Amino acid sequence: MNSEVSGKLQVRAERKNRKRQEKKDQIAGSALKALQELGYANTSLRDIAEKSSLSLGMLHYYFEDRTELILHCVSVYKTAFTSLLNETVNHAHGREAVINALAGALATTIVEEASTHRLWYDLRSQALFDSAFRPVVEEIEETLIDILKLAATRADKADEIDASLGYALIDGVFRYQLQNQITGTPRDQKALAMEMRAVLELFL
Amino acid sequence: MNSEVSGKLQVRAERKNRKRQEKKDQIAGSALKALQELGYANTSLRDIAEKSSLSLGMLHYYFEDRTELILHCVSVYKTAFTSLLNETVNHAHGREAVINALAGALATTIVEEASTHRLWYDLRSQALFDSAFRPVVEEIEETLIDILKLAATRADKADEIDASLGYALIDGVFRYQLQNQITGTPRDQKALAMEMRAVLELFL
DNA sequence: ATTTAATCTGGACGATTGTCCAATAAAAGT
DNA sequence: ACTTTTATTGGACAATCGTCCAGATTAAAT
Repeated sequence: MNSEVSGKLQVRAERKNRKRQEKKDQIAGSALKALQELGYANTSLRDIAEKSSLSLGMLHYYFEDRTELILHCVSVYKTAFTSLLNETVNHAHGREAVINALAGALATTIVEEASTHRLWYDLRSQALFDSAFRPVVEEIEETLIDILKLAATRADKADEIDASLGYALIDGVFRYQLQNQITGTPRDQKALAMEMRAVLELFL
Repeated sequence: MNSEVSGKLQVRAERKNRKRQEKKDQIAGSALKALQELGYANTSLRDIAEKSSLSLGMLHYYFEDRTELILHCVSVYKTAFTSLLNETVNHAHGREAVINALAGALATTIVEEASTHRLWYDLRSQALFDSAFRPVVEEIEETLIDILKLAATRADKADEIDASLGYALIDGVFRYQLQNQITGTPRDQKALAMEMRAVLELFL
């Protein structure tokens, strides 16, 4: 009986935590929109509260401080982006298909979610100064490197590849494309995909 | 005689401007040190003033506002870095030498001037949000692309290269190396140079 | 030597920041 | 129905921010 009671309490506590966690995710999702627009340096908690129709106190109720909130935002970004890439790679068979699918997905996300990615680059730069951001940045990059390894496997690549180096190269091009998309002359998805395909063929 | 007088005045005004310009450069050089440590988002004018032993009013006397000061800092960075690379490339003859010299110089500057470069990446990310930073970022990247073209020429590269794409790839690796140097396990100059050499051989 | 201009100081200013809390409303548990 | 816990509000708070300026100091010009 004692175990039944403690079991009830446990279930209750878990449900409470899950609810709270979902609310945190939802808030982070809203906050993401404000951060995407203004960037890390110029987004205050009031900006986030306004653009999310939340009170300032709410943010503090769910998040210890500004840093924790922003870190949670990065996690939300990570989940969405890496699972997109993972599915893309997992649904392609053979070298040609993997390269095309990956290049296509990267090009599409540049066109459609440009301002989400620019926030990623902003926060990744922050991590160079603030160690609080480093674990989450490292985790995301490790996941991306793993995806690249997976891509190599599914592309029937025989010998091992230097996935870290590959990530660095691809990221360089991805970022440059993103920058041109935002600050320069935007190109259509097809052109971006073609360029990315050429880069991917160096590795896969 | 009238022209003599106006000539004198002109000389005087020019000397004044030159002096002021030199002072601005000197201040920007000091400010660079503060910015390198704390990053764009977390460096206040007071931080800069303290670390440079300057009064707050001085900064305002020479620079309209915070943005102008920081932009001037980027210019100082640009001059130093691009002229280093330019000389490096210009003193090398033939493909092997150009690749070795460039890879070596990039690796050395990562080891020795890591925190200067991380500020560059910080401000370049800022440019994705704040258009005030875009012209100077664009100018620097154009210069770097030109240096890559020059390197191709001096490496006796027959056919034209896509220097923009090459820049993106090299930058990706350079940034990744820098990040590992700062937030991960630092490597020695030789290891960095070797990796960079492999990347450069893809293009030159 | 005197006037004019440039340089520099130290601090004031209003605005904005992150953080926190007392009070209220809503939900959950009994 | 009542109590307890959770959620939410709106604003207070001290700290910090960029900007600006009156006045002192120094250099330049006459």
